[in-house]
Amino acid sequence: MTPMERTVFVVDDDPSVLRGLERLLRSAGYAVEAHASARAFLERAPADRPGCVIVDLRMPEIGGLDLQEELARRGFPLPLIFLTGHGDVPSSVRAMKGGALDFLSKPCDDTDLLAAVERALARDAEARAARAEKEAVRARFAALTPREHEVALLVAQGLLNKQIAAELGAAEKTIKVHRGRVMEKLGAESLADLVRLVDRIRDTT
Amino acid sequence: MTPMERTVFVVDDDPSVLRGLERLLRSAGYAVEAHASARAFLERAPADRPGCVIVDLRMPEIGGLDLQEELARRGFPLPLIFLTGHGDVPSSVRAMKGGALDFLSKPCDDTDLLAAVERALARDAEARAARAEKEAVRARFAALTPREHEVALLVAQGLLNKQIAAELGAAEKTIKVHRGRVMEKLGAESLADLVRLVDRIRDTT
DNA sequence: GGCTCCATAGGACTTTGGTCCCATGGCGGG
DNA sequence: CCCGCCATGGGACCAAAGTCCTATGGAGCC
Repeated sequence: MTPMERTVFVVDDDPSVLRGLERLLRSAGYAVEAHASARAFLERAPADRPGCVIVDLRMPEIGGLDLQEELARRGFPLPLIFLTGHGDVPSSVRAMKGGALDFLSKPCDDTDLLAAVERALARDAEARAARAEKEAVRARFAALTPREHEVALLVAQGLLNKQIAAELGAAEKTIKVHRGRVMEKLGAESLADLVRLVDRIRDTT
Repeated sequence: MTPMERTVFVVDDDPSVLRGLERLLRSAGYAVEAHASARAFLERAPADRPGCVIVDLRMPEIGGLDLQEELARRGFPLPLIFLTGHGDVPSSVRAMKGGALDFLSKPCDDTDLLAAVERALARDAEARAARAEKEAVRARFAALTPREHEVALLVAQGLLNKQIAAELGAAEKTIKVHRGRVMEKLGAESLADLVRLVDRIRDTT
């Protein structure tokens, strides 16, 4: 939530490009973390700092597209901006299909690059907010006991207490107790709230 | 809802390409509608038939990207597949950013094209189903009287009947009547149902 | 062996929600 | 001018949900 410094990760095997980008980005006020290879980047797992990644398409060993795939596999959330000297159409299409934010060709206008970075950071902030929100809901659900969890789901399905009782083989009274605790623990003030909370974790899980 | 025949619209200024594509697609079992220019395609507004569009990038007057923009402006929903002989990276990126489903280069493998068409049709079917669902909900809401509509929103916000009554300056009894009719007209069997229905129109509007 | 947490549940109410029947008054159309 | 729809609401209930207080029995923990 605190606006922890936004970091632009740069991955390029060409040292001069790397330094140039770093200089440009720093002078634009961003924190920069430069890596000379995808492997180096992957190893220093960028934890979960807010930011984005600028990645070269062609690199020895692990190329930009491979990196993109690997990051997707790991559930790594930062937006990717591809930057390449000899980009071809199929690569750019593959990158964009893979969710890349942009695909720029070197040499590229500093303004374009910085604009892309801003868009990427904005997208990251959005995605981050959405994730945080879902995580908060998830945390509240974690406070439920197994039974309460079951009851929460059935309540959100619109079942009556007596139906839930039948379903779970318990007395209606017991369901009322669980239900009351569910509302309390989830901080739901109304059934409408509960339904929305339940739906929100279901979408994510 | 009925699987009205899915149509592949082809827009290309090169007659031989146009004929070739038409033949290929027909032999693959698709209904095809070929147009020699973006303008021709736009004029015979393809109503709302299910399908997808294959469009050439470079065409005189209105190019593929222009067409994409115009279609977006009109809220035209079919997925676009770009097909081009001399595609460049910036164009492909722009197309993909604009929501294109794919961007293929001529000459391209028939298999690749047909696969892209299948994906496009699948995406269209999905989007179509989502739209139909939302439209159905919207239609049910249209059956509500103004007062019922207000009540529906407030109920979905989790307000008690008495709170709604205060809000609207009516007796609780009256709210109960409206509320009952709302549930009936919307076909909601429980408050949970109602909340979900209301949320669904709110997302769309 | 207490302690806490969980699940269970009864008793005794109160508050809400929902349903029937009935009634009034305005408004727009035939 | 009468009919239908809309909004309004009273009376009488019934059903469902929520709230206190109380209590039991098992599981896991220090």
